[in-house]
Amino acid sequence: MENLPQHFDSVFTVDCIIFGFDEGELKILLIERNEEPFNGWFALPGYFVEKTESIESAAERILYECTGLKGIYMEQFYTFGALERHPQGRVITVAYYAMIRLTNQKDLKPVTTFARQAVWMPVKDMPELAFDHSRIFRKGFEKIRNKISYQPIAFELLPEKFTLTQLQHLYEVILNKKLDKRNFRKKMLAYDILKELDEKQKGVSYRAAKLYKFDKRKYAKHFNKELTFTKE
Amino acid sequence: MENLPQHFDSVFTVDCIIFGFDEGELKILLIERNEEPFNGWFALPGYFVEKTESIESAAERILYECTGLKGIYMEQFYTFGALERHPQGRVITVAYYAMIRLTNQKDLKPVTTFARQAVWMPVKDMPELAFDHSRIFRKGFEKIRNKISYQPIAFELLPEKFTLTQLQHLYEVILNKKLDKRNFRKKMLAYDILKELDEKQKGVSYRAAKLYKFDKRKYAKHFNKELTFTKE
DNA sequence: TTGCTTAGTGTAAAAATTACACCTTATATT
DNA sequence: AATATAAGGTGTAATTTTTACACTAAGCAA
Repeated sequence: MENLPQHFDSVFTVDCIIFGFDEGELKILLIERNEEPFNGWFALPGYFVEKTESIESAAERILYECTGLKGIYMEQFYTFGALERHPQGRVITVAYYAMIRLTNQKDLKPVTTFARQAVWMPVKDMPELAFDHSRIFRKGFEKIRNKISYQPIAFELLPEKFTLTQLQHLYEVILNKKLDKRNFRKKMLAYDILKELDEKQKGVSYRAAKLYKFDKRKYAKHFNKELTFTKE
Repeated sequence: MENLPQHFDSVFTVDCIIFGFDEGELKILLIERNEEPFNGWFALPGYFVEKTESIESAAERILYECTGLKGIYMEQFYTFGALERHPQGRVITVAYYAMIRLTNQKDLKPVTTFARQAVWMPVKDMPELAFDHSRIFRKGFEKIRNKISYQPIAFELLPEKFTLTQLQHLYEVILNKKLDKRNFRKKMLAYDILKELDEKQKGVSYRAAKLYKFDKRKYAKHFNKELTFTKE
């Protein structure tokens, strides 16, 4: 049997959009590039995929190298391959996104030289990014905004225990619109995927709200899925 | 400025799921392979992407080479890159789908040697396909089934003029369930994207039904989109 | 005690979805 | 011409889902 035709080989990469929610703001992870082209520009965490790894594991490895974050499950959403997206030739990139809980993951340490640093950037302050990463980001953001309207996937962004008001704020930030408090609660509780705890919010100077937890088992029942982020 | 790091190069391909609707059946285009591996097996139309073309244009070119069909707009839906999907090494494939009108496109002539022939295969008779193409097909089919439930995208499959019953049959075949005639019509007409013609079905041995046309302009208004298949 | 701030709650109207059955019309058959 | 056949075409009531909307309760701070 012949070998694969090597002359077709193309350069390809993965790029990751990692969402976080902190201080009431939606943020994403960016790296400051330390390589030409676009040296010094902000970019999505991403790099070249090796020949010997699957795309998924490449995404996980590269995210770790860029930021020090480990074991983040990401969902693929689109593959970009326009001729002009890289100044030195056609580079195909497979884009992933994930939502993560920021608690204890705020300190980012790149384990590589191609990223000078990694930062949490509020979505509302996003600068122009290297390559076509701004476009990739817009497409990914649209995707989760769309997805969240028919599937409650946002729990990954909150601390383990959260109040309904926190959850509502998160939705409002992602959907970019105000929601009605009573209707939001009614709907959310109707999903029956939250577990009400015997515990209250602490350290607030007003009436403390009940805390809730996301209940994976109930979620799986309702949506016929194991996890918030679905495997292929 | 340095060049792109060539040692990362990967082999990659596109594969296409082309849906057609004929004789009340949903069909897809398959080719019979004329190359190792999987010589003689059925496979999705697909081949290697050149270094100098975008993925989209590669998809269009390759579909033409496999089948003789030209100018089909396809929508990308997923990229597969598991290590074991090709026996000779990691091959990444970007998968696309499209729905096309079968009228006058039933004769397929491959313009290449890697496909022995192209055929319209009823979805219900699908054989096991080469590589992981069966899995790719299942994922693509699920995608359109899902999409059609919230966006009327199936008109591309019908002849230009069609009856509501034909449209309903198509929906039933894709969704794999019976629909209520009155409710289906009510909903379809409520979308306000069909144009009722002053013309009736011909050559039937029973009462002829009114013919309708898909109205692109109205569709664009309602869904804020130019076409049935959406550009990125 | 009072004031401040957020928590928490219900109901009515409107809209969308579902369930359901019969008469009409064109053709083919006798 | 009459009849049989087969699909076309239509409306309404019940149910469910979604929306709009405002006040009292609780906890903390001064």
